[in-house]
Amino acid sequence: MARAATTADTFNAVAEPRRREILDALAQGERPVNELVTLLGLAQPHVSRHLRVLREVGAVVVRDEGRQRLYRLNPQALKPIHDWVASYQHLWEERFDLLEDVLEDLKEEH
Amino acid sequence: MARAATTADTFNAVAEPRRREILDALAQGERPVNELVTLLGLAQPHVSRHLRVLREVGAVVVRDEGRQRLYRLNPQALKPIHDWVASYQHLWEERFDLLEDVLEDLKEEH
DNA sequence: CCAATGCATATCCATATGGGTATACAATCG
DNA sequence: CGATTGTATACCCATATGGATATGCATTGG
Repeated sequence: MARAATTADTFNAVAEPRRREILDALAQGERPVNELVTLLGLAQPHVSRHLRVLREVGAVVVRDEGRQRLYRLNPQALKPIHDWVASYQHLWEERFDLLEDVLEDLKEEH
Repeated sequence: MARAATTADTFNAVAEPRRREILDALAQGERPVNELVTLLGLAQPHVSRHLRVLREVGAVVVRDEGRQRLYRLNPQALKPIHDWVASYQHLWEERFDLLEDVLEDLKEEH
């Protein structure tokens, strides 16, 4: 078995830096493919394929507008990732918690 | 060029579900490889290799204890992921913000 | 109606993957 | 010291990748 498909889930889709760039660009608002091509400095077919991956995991949605295709971000798709990392957040912030505890103890001693 | 190495960064390392399982297990505390093997139901060599990937991106640290190797989580490594998704959080929560605005407007009208 | 524009898809290629299995190495036990 | 336990590494394989490039298709403009 090879590595899981990039379209397997948002985690895989977003592991690719270019795709994160695309999402970052779309965070500003809806954009046609051509604009993303210019922004990323990638060949158009590549951008189209990255967009396809993002579409398949639901991270973006398309809308036809004449001969253009406008892509829009679907932020909800990122929520699972957020939920997962968020459960670790207290761990890397623990030091501050510990510091607070120490300060609390010091206060009580006086 | 093929897909980026899983050891390229934490995003890639964590795209693999088994590796997320490993991190989840380590969130409970330090564990020897064998324990992870049992927990994940994977072959030992696979677990060792997943651990290696996680080590290379700094998501875990090892400590030798006799003939065991105790792995420990390094939560800091997940911060970049958190920071990235967090910047999108307001977007999927926007609906609530909008709702609040509407409610605010209604209040002011009365 | 034909040309041009905007995208998507199809190939070709080198590469890294994750699973399977065998094996090497280190530490401990008797 | 030899056997056992706990891990890491070495291979073999099928698969999907991302980049490159060519091409197909639809919409619009002259």
